[in-house]
Amino acid sequence: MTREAQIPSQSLAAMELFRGLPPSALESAAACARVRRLPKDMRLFNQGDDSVRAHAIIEGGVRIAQSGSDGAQVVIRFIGPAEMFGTVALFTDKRYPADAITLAETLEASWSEDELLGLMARYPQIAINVIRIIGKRLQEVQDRVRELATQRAERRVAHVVLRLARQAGHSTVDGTAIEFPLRRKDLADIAGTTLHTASRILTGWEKAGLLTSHNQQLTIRNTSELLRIAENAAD
Amino acid sequence: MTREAQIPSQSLAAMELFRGLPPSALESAAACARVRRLPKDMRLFNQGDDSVRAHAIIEGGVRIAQSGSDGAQVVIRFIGPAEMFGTVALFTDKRYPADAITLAETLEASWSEDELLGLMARYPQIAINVIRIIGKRLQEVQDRVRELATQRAERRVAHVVLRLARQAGHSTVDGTAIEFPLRRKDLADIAGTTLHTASRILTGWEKAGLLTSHNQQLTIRNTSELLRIAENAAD
DNA sequence: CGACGCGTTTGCGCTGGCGCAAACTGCTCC
DNA sequence: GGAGCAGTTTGCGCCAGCGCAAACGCGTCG
Repeated sequence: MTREAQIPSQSLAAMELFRGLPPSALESAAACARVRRLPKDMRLFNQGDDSVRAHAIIEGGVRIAQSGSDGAQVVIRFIGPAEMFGTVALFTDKRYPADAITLAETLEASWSEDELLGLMARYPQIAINVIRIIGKRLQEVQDRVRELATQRAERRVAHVVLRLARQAGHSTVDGTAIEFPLRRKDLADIAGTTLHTASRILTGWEKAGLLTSHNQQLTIRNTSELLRIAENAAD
Repeated sequence: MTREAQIPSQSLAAMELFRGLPPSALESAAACARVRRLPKDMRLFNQGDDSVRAHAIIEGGVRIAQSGSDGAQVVIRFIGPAEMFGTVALFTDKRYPADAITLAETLEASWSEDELLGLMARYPQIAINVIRIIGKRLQEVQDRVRELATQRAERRVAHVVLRLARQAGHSTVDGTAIEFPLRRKDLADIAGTTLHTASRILTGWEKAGLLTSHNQQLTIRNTSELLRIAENAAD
């Protein structure tokens, strides 16, 4: 496990974190990146850990989950290819605010604090990119707050499914398939409901032909109807 | 109204946005700031507006609220003295993601996009500060997501009240008073419940002597008991 | 191939708190 | 000082969805 891999300089170009940078910058970043191939279900870090590196996904994905002082847990988000994560901690209290666990076999790159700050000093655009990425996530999380506060469980689950499809969807003959394995529990934790309610809702949709679900593999067959459920203000 | 005011160079020093900067930087920032004194209940900007400046509060406060495509509304946060807001939009789609309305008479400073970017170019620490501030808010919003998803209304309201006390609390003989006027509706919108439920809970606490509430002015008398309500995992 | 275990489905009862509606309080402005 | 209004309190009925519990696939491993 966690064996080192070769540096994929140009796969960094796809990442929003390095957008707008000259090739030389990408090479510098690639040169000091630590790249690892990780097995499924591996914990990259735990909430409260204080080592802190900046991470990014090249292939595969991770689940970012947060738990409170009581045991309660929510999934903050899923990170897919070309997305960064764990970076905010560098600038606040140097402690990861959540757990990160691989959803499948994953290729991950990471940088130490010194390396990232060095890169940012040489290429200030990276700092701007971080602000943009974090800002976008802030808005997304705020949208989730509004949804949790004002919408019914079914609408929230619809939003979650559509958001995941947009983020990690993959077109197939049957419809839009979501790349990584998704348990009902994950869906529930991200939509802010219980495993049971999520299961009932999904089963309902499956019977109505809106989507299929087999072996933690979701495929959306009728996006527009799901959209209607997600957006319909009535009910 | 909205008359110009004198530049308060050293009041910028208290702001996290300008932390770690040399006095010359503060003077530059003060020099290009637009400072205005605003009446109560004035809208600084609306969700979707695309002018976009970076704002900060010197005295007073604003309520940042977001509404969805349906009419539903939540209060994102209250901004008090020395806090910045509306800055993220500069780096994303140049549109304010929410409304901002003054809670009381307020002294506000703001910078145009060019001015802020210019300051950031000369003093990169400002960019780092922005990342730290936004990162902290991201964590706070994520905490709210967890609370909304897993906790009962009473615990959430307790958290909100304590958070506000920490953010804008002011010690008096009677206890900790919250500076700006707080309607039950605001409390409800921030805690993700209804005006009615929030009212019932507050009235209950007032009867139990945990706090007093008069004329939208909250004073906390028994912080530790509120903390117990907020943290107690049971129930 | 049978047993174990993880994830899922489904039934049933209970309740927190939402929705509606009406009365009340205390400023503010004429 | 009294009319009007913004904000608040309170009663009552109802239902979404949580909690508990049990059964059911389906893949995995000895």
